[in-house]
Amino acid sequence: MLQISKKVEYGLIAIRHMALQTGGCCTTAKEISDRYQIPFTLLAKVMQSLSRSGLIIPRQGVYGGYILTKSPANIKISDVINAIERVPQVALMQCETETEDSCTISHHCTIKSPLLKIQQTINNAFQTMTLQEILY
Amino acid sequence: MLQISKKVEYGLIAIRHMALQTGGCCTTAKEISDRYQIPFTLLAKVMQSLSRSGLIIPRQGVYGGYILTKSPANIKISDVINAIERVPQVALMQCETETEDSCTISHHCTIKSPLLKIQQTINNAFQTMTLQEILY
DNA sequence: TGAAATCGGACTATTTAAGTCGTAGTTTAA
DNA sequence: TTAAACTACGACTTAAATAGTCCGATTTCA
Repeated sequence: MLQISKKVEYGLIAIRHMALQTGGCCTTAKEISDRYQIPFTLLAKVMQSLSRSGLIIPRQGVYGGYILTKSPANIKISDVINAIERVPQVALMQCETETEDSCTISHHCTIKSPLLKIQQTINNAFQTMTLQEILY
Repeated sequence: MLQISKKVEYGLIAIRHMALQTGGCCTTAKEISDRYQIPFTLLAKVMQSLSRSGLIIPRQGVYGGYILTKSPANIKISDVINAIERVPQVALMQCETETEDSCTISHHCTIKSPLLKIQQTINNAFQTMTLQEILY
């Protein structure tokens, strides 16, 4: 529990790698998977997620790859998480991800709102920290 | 991801419930499971975990139940989490829970230590917040 | 045209979470 | 002393999420 998934981990590694690239146009998924020993097909999926969210731009064909669209300082950790994870927001309590009446104990559960404080703290941490901070 | 598990949720509810009890000696698992519609057998397991960690004391037999050993202000959220979850500390990166050489990318992985900052923030949130804060 | 790249969906396997079941042990009151 | 009302504990099942694979298609460029 409370662990970052492999996909997010791979995504962070990939974007960090791209941010450190100086010359050249594109970074390929293969390049990253080789460098960090990440399963290629899985990384490819992650890259697709990052593309869909606009963090990177894909370029197909020979000499293709991916291009980082922002500077590391402008990419929040939460951007990467949200691009990859299925649950859009960083939800701490499961209640938060469901409709009110789908929670069978919603009328009993009295710990929701207080725990939101913790969630807020975590959300804040991910939204405050940028890729810049994990470069070196 | 980054969600508190049902077990921890149930544990928090249970301890909070006990803290709010004024009279009487013991609170039974059945009482709590009825009140909050929590599966009894599962809650019983959670209570056992809480017992083993010393947060509550079990009392068997008729009129048995559990007794809270500390005041809510002296119970940290992390106490409850650690009592219930298998991973002792709130680990953010999976690397942290494994030995160095079991991580196949440890010599490539360069994002570990920076992300520890986030983990520290989360740890801190759970260690700072007490049960007192979720009573009302 | 062919090699090298992404794209996307379906698929499988593994792991974790959630919940159940059965049996044993303890205490107390009638 | 026996039945009721509890906890204790491990094995088990089920459900869901994660991790990873596979394949056919598309794009690009030499």
